[in-house]
Amino acid sequence: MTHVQELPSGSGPIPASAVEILTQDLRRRILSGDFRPGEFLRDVKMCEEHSTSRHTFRTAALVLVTQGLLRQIPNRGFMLPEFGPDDIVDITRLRGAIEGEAVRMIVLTGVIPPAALDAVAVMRDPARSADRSALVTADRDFHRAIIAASGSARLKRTYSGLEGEIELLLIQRQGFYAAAEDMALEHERLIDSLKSRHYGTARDAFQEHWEDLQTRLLDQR
Amino acid sequence: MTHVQELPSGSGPIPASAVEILTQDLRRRILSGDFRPGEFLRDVKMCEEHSTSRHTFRTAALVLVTQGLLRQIPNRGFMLPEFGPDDIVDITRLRGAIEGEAVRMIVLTGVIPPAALDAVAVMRDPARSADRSALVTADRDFHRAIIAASGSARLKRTYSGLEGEIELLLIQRQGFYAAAEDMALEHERLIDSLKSRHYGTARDAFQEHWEDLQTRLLDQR
DNA sequence: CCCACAGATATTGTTGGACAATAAAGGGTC
DNA sequence: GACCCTTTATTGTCCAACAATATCTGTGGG
Repeated sequence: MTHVQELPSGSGPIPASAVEILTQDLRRRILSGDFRPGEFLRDVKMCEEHSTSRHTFRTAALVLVTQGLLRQIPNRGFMLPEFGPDDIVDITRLRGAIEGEAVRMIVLTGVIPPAALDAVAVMRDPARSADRSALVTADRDFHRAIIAASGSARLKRTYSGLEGEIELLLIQRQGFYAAAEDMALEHERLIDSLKSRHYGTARDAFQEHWEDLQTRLLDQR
Repeated sequence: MTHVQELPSGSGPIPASAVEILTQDLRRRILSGDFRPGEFLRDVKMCEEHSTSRHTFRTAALVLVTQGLLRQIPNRGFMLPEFGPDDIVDITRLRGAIEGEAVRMIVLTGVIPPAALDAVAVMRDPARSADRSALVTADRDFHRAIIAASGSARLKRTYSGLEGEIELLLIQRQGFYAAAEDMALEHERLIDSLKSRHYGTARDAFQEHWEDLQTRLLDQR
């Protein structure tokens, strides 16, 4: 079983490199709560579990460090970050800057991204919104669609890094939404604010949305 | 000369890892125009010139990829990016979002970062502003100070990534400022706008500043 | 002439094994 | 219990190797 690298037969559109694959895998594991905050990712263990060499693990981990999903402690290894109140307001601030710019573009062009509407539909549908993880996914898809609609590669790149941190935060502090219905309602309000095609209105609505999430996260524990 | 790793005796406050050192070195080389746009960084050559192993080079290069200073072409290696008009407006857009948020914080607190004033002083001083590279540095320091004043770790992190791309752009398209005096004048205007402690005023001033730079860059060639 | 196609050559991406340096864990003494 | 020494584990780095892919070269046909 040496050097045998199975290609993703019919699934993957991109035959990505081993480092990219591992980066994605680790990302998934981290965001699914496989590790506790403050836990170290021992590389021998990781290499066994993902059957890669220590070098590839190390490289992938470093990429995740640049995205804020891991922290490197010199001579101690790679650790899952623990978020404090400062991190929460900091993340909210950057998020506001990024998503605010995307909102500005959407208002300018007047095109509401269909994927955002789809995400709201999921929140509205009791059958699909029963699963909590489906809600998290829907929320992620909504905001990702907003960013994508900006048409800016760098905005997207920056947000995708931040997105990881946001999700990790939501994982570490669960129960951020009382009910699926509230979530749907709030996001419908955001859509409406975009339809107004008035930047001030939209910006205020989104601002309130972020700050709501922030206070909810801060109130927890 | 194997495994001998000279520690920075009295200079470095942080005995950084080899990857960090190499990342910084490569960054410097890239930003000093050592490589042409589109040029590939062959790893054997790089390893010789920096006397490191191929792994460390590869890891460092990948970090630079995440910062937009290099691009990885599968099975071709790491290439210096070539910026087109799209990239210029895209960079300007993200920059506006990031720096705009920092400006908002500064206006809120009312504290003008001293480092920004220092940078303007350099532009004003004919002796120091004679050297073109000193001007570039002063401009970088000015805007870096603005970001730092926001007090947000993530804003800083994001901007430092973007900063590299901006500098590289300035390297690839030189002569963006007609004279040092114009530069000083424009930045003094920015300082004044901050002193007004009115977000709309400051935001407009900065917005104009970025857009000026954008059009100057776009007009070139 | 130049296009295509074969082999030779170079370069990348990944792996395994090795080792120094540092941190963490025992273990004994006072 | 606090301190020092030894042992162990883990990290960070290097070297050497190899498969896969890309590039170069030369040769023959149209």
